[in-house]
Amino acid sequence: MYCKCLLIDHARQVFDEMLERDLVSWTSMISGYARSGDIEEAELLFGLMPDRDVVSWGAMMTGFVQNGCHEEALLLFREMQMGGVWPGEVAIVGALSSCASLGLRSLGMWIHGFVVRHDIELTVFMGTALIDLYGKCGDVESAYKVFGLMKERNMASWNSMIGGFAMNGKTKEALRLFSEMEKVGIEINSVTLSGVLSACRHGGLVEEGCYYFQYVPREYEVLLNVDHYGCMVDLLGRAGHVNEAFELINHMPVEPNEVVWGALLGACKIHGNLELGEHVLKKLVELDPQNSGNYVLLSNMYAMLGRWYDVERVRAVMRDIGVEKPRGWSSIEVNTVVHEFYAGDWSHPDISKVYEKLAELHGKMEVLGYNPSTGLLV
DNA sequence: GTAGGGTTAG
Repeated sequence: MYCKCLLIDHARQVFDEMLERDLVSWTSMISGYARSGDIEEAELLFGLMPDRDVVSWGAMMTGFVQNGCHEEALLLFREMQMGGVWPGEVAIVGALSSCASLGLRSLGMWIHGFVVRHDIELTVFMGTALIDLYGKCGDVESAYKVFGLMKERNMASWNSMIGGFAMNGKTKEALRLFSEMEKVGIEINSVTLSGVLSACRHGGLVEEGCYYFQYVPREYEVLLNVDHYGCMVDLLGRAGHVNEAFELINHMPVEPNEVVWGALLGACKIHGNLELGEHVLKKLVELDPQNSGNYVLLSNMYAMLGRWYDVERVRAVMRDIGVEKPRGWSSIEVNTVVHEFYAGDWSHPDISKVYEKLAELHGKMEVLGYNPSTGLLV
């Protein structure tokens, strides 16, 4: 990143000293800033450039999309439309990608209609963007229709289709498509594996998930990343293999992130594993000290175990670090009530009684729910 | 002879 910034600064120097700046140099700068994450500077230059063509509009669109500025991307697309600028394929692909990210199925469908009305060829990029759009918007039938219509498909098209099936609960279809991908001889990468594991997770297929988790990296030289591990931890944990999930984290070659620990925490909640839950929450607090939610959960857990000294300790840490409490009624506040209510009583409180008392005090329970089978406040 | 823009996981 640091290196990238130096390079773009140097390019800017050269650009500023140039006597003749043509479309290509303007567009290169815009794209360079966008790629280095400085979307404001990219936008500024786009506003300043004297002429624009289909490539510079496309570069600006892509810049917005790749920096997660989807509303801005769609506004730019609208601007093109209003200004009578013919959208090139790149701008269309960008607009579709933004629709997918925002879940705007109808706008995406309008753009699809535009493509069809104007006989614009369904290229690999456009087809893939449409598959992604329909998949993310829950219309997996349309996604598969587009997949079938494409004359040419690449790895991304197959990956999008597998991902679309996976996220819509079509586990078998996702796995079938993966086998077909293997049979046809399309290259398989880490995104493919993410789709396959996500399908297994959605369908609760523990054995199959474990199989692909081992088979795909061995067979195709795919490197396992933290997302793959997160998926497996979730899959194992939900199915009740909480200790196996923990073991997997302990043997990760990469540092587990908050997604991985979060998946294990979810499993601890579902299966009532308090000891491990405490350990996981400590890790989460370490990883993300500003996230109040983790403190709240940790405090909750201590409160449930009657460890009031620890409840107080967590609150003190929150005060010291200056963690902002979420708006409204936090579980920390609830715990204060619990604490006061049970002050001096060192026996484990009957949590359902506490729940009743709180409901009485506050009229309603906004934040907490009580799961009698695990004894957890959620 | 040509230059600058692209889709997929989470």
